[in-house]
Amino acid sequence: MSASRPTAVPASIEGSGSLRSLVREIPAATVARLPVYHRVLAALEEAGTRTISSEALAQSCGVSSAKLRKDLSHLGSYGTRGVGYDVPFLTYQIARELGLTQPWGVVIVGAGNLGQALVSYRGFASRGFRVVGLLDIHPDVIGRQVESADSGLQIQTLGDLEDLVRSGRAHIGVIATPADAAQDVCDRLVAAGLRSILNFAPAVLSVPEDVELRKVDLSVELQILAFHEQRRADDHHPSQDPTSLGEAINA
Amino acid sequence: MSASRPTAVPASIEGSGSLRSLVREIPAATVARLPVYHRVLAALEEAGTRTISSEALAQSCGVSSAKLRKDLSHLGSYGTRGVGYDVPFLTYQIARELGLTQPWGVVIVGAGNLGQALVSYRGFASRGFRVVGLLDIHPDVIGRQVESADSGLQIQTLGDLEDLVRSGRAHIGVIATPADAAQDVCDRLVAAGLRSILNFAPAVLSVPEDVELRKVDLSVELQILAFHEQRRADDHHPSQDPTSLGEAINA
DNA sequence: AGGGATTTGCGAACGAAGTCACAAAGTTGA
DNA sequence: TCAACTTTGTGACTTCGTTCGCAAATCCCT
Repeated sequence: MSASRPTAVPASIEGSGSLRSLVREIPAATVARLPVYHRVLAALEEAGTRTISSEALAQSCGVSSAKLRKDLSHLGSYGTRGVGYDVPFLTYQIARELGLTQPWGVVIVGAGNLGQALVSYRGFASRGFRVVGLLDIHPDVIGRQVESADSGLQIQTLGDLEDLVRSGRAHIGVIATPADAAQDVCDRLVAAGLRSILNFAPAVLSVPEDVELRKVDLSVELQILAFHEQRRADDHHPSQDPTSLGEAINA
Repeated sequence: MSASRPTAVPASIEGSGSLRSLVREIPAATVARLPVYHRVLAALEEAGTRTISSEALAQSCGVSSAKLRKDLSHLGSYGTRGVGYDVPFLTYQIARELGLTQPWGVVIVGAGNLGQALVSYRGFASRGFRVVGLLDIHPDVIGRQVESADSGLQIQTLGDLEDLVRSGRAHIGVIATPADAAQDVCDRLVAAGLRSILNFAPAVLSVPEDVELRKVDLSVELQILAFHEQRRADDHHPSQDPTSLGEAINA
């Protein structure tokens, strides 16, 4: 494990000067799985496991071992043939890649049921995330104290957003408002300077292309489940309902 | 669209007799977008829009028009060339495909902050989903009343699960417990007969292959955002930190 | 009725992600 | 030291998903 990197690395080593040009691009699908690998590895490390094979780790992560190895190969050659991966070392490498070696401040907008549940969510603070603000516009909730995972937290006005971002305390914005307020809030988060946003509102949001927007949509997930649940029902009790039969045939 | 289907379709047309063999398979990626299309269309219908082009609808849904048209083409030829799509008709077709024309009962396990927030979540009940049970094992919360989106709801014991499923009231299970309880709860949901499960716990769960398991993982989403946030930081202030530089080069 | 303007449906080309399978690199034990 | 065994890293292939581009269908205007 020294000069053995035949991987596709951009030609110039000191070329454009930026580290980015040197660091290989990691496929989005891989990035989405790294957090799971990290979580499982951290638990293994906690339990005192020193070494693990791709096969065993893959099992614990619910993926195939080939996929796991290919994913890890995008980060570098961190395994040892015939042995497997060093658990603490790999855990650290993934943490570093994900940016978990430094703490990130999260500001949550919307102090309704969801917003408050998020604040008190364990595992939020667990991996280096800290809620640095819970904002709302509703005047009569401003100032109310909310139980946080670490300390407590007081609901602030949305006007405090700019300060949180400019002072470098907030890095990630979370939208936990009703759908109709989501785009406005999103625009304010972007205007305040945030470039990473997580949206819980059931709304399609648009952002400038340099902003990373992700969404968590409960009702979408339920509807996907409903789709499969219905298909199962159709399979087991094929409906003779003329509507669906007719439409399925002629269309 | 009658004999013009070069797609991979099981050989037998009247083969197994099931409608399923006739109904085209819908790609998973398409299914995942249908709920968004449906939501936007429902809003358009509400607003009185009669007809819409793929271009305009795609814009509102945040996808490309080509993707939208291909997605819709998997359901059938529901558009009119030179005109666009009939909003109420298309809304209904998607609703039917997703199984939203019938109500689905949802049972939530775990009455902590998240579980309770889910119960009172608007938009839960909005698209034909109804929370029919909120279960927990913790003895001192059993019986407590919780504000629901529609009526109220009393926290029940996990033991009431089997009854909810067998009586046909519950179709979808939601896991809102801490990570360490998730697999046990999941096993009980499956044993009780549920085949559609949504997991909010930060844990990798394993289920029989005929069970549809989906997950919503807040900390994974945050970590993906952190990854991008960090890359941005690297790009703008290329670190000369010997640690990361050294590891990036030799590994 | 006919020509020009729209807009769908979809084949074909492309690209991203996942799987397979095996050489290379390492370990272990005699 | 060497042979048998283990396990990674990765090229080749397959599958899935997206984009492109255009013929076919429909509308609208004259």
